[in-house]
Amino acid sequence: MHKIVPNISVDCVIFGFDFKQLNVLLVERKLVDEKTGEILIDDWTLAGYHIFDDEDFDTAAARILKNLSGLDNIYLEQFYAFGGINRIDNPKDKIWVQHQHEDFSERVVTVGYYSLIDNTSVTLSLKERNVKWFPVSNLPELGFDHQEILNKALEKLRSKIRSEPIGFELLPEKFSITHLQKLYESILGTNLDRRNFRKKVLQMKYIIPLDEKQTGVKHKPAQLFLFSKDVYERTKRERFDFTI
Amino acid sequence: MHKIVPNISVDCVIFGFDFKQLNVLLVERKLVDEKTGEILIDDWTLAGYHIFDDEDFDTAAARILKNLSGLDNIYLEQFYAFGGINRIDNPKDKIWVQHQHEDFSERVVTVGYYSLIDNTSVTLSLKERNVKWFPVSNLPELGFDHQEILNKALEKLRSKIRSEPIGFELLPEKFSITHLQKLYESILGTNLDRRNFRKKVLQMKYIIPLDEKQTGVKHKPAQLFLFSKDVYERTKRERFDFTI
DNA sequence: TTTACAGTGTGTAATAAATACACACTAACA
DNA sequence: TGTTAGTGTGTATTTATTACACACTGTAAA
Repeated sequence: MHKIVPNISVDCVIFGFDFKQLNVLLVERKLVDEKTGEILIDDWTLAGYHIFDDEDFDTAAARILKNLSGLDNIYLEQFYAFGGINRIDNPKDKIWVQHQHEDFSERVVTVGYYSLIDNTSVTLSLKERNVKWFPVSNLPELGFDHQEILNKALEKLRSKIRSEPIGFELLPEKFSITHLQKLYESILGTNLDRRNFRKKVLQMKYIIPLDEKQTGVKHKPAQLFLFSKDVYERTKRERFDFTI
Repeated sequence: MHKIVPNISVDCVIFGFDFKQLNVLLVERKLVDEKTGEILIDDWTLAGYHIFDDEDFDTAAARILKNLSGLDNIYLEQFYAFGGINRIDNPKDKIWVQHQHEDFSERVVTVGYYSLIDNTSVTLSLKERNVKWFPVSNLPELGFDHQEILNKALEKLRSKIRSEPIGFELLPEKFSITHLQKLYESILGTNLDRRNFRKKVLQMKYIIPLDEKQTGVKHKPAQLFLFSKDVYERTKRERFDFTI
């Protein structure tokens, strides 16, 4: 059986995109006093858990993601480790940890991962805990230091997406240029010119036009495209700049 | 007294620049069998140590750096955490850990920091261990997984220096444009055109020309410049791109 | 005092990329 | 058949990037 490493955990910032905004998947942390019925805690946290003694960080992150979403083979990127000595000093956090029958005398450090998934194609396998997507622009109260972790994840994602083609992980396999543009706009928090964006994107050889159009929309359907990781890998040596 | 956290450490990749190449500070790991005189281990490692239970990662990294170099207030950036389950599985590593009277039954995870210092102005406070600068292009054999850690540090440094003005941390306060160019060339592994580099750099308002020249050189002395973090912070909102 | 040396400092033309901007088209639906 | 919502397209201007060669200056050695 796996043995838990008591002072090391992994937390996953799970980003999703629904063609409108960037979202984060959060887990509800609710605790009601059994006698009085008083609500002791009611807030949200990132998905996270201790690592096992026989797994490395990447494996732990993949496990946590799989447990929550049922998904395998998802883009995961380690972005920062958090080791503040007062990480769980908040009274609510102490109550929660105690209730989980865990030891909070020792500081727990956590390694942060963000993952990118297309949240239009995911049905959450809700288990005993309540799990929900929230737009990053409108988050609920977060437990532990998870707001700080989320902020850092966003910062790193913003920086990474400017120089590497990871945005496609948030889109379905076939997407329109407008989808891609919306994605960049919501991650970077900017507005981009549609014609200039198209011009830039269409000269990237690894964004491959399909003979296929959107369906189910009540307006002129857009042409669909594919991202070819393969072509990207082959051509990136020549020159790469994803600055937008 | 500080209590050591047995399964968590911090390793520092200390980069320095001597106007010619990028260097890394390494610590010799030498162990001789007292009876036979046989050399059991003779290689090099990064500077690293366990964290204490009352310090966070940043503090631990600063402490390690201070112990080794005597320097305070040095640029330090956390770049990655390493948690492979076989991190110290190599026989040499086991012998070493055992000799240090530490426990190697448990996996030790480490948080990597890189620091940037001007190695022309540092005299190393050699203590009981041998400490030496090595050019990154010509490294000795490294213990543990420190080659992997160093590679990652370099990769992150290369990426970061393209978008943030951290290179100045590796130069003395007053530097010439050629120094700056050599620095970029040795970190990025490229050759840059001197005239174009000057043109680009001189239009950055936060690189401030001084009424001062190099001394002690046997050729025409170059004009010296200053990096103003202040001006940079004030103007970066307007536009920033350090791509070279 | 002259010369060799090593590295500094400078300009321009050509190409490529970024920006700003407006209108006609198409499918779906009422 | 008209309305709606979003698609698809081109050009001129400005800005950045690239490629490239020669005269100058201070030091040191002859």
